[in-house]
Amino acid sequence: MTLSEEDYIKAIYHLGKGDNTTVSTNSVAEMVETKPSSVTDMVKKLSDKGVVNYRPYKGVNLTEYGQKIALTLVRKHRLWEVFLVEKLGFSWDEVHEVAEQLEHIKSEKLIDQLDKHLGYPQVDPHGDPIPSKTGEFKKTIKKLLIDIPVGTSGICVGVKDSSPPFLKFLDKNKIALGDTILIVDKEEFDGSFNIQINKKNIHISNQIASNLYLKISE
Amino acid sequence: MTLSEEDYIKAIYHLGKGDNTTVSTNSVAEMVETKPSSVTDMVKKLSDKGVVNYRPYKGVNLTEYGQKIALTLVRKHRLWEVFLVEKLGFSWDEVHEVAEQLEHIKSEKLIDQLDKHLGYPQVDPHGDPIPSKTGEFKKTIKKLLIDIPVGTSGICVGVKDSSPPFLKFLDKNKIALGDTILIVDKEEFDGSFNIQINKKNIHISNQIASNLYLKISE
DNA sequence: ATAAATATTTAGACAAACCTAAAACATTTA
DNA sequence: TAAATGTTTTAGGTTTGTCTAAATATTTAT
Repeated sequence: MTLSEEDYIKAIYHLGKGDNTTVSTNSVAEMVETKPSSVTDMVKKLSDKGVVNYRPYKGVNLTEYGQKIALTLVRKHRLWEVFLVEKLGFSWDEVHEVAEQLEHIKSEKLIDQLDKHLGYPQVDPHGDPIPSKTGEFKKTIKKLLIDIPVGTSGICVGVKDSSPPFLKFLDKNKIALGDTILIVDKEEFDGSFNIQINKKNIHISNQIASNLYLKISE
Repeated sequence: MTLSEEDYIKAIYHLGKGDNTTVSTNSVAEMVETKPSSVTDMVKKLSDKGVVNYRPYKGVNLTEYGQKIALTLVRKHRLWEVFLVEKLGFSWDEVHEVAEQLEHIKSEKLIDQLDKHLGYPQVDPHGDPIPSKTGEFKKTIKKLLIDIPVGTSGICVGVKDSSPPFLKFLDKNKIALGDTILIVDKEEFDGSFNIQINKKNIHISNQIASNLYLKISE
């Protein structure tokens, strides 16, 4: 697969949600930042190669084979993201662009060894799951902390309230996007929570818990 | 710079030895595995961009600007080689192909952080020097162990005698290509050496020392 | 149901990087 | 020093991935 082909495959994969829905020419064009006519060309080529199912005017989705390729790309992308954050000290929001380039490197051994070097991580710094070598992975969902049962853990991926006081609170308590948070327990009386973050336990109010989004495995 | 352009720049750099000698169209063609006519095309383009000096029928070499680009590519290539060997357990001879891809990744931060992560290495697994961010590096030379003064260290890069008994000896003593060897001292009496390799001292005969090539910094 | 709006495809062109074959130049050899 | 040989360039063509403009299909709204 060429670099371009891989970009189209990834776009069709992501637009097709988890369920490989058929997607429109226009949406693909927007995602790969090109014109619809270019998408038509490419999609025909990918169809000839057995990577996508394409019906003119009706849309495209991935074949089994195409899905396998997409999952390999996603796996590579997310492993590199973990590497950049954990080993090279990149922050949460700097990794995408570089991972976008690294995911195209071709070497099975490289990815296997990288996976091992990183300790076989299950999720990337955005809380998204990393497919295994054979393409399996757990789906994840985004939930407010308040709706997550005690005992589960997730990755902090966003806030509902983005007012300065709230952000300042998070900063003071060293809660940052990308952090892993474990729900230790919930106080029935006032709806407050004990959570563990960076190996430290802290106590947060119901109010705070209602404004923090975590990503958890289903 | 595109991927192709970078490949040509590297070829012109390597063919020009250390001293940026003018090189022939044919030699570049051979190095980048293409036809001479393609080289002419590309070299004209690079000349327009101020990367090379080109005189038809006379050859090409790099401009100051071109040399800077070449050194950055060499730096990236060699840092990635160190990474592959030290962190991912690749062997000496597996790294080139992958590094050839990785060297094209564009991100200054990535290279800076990688350099730091690796502990600012001076040489790659083949004993070749890694240019600093500003393009400086020490020249290295290949010498028989027997000709190297006591106290210096180098990287094992080859053998003069490649007969099975000799290779078996190296294997038994865990001397492999890519290993760093320090010349601890030399016995005047029989011309034998004490060397340190992988933090262990071993004793080798004059005979052995005459057949091992090391790369050392000048 | 049909016209208008929108989405998609086709046709024809372009740039990058390559190729082959032929012409131009340079070097060697006789 | 002229012919032979080898190297380099030119001319013209190909492929990949892109584009614009025009044509066609589909969807939406009246």
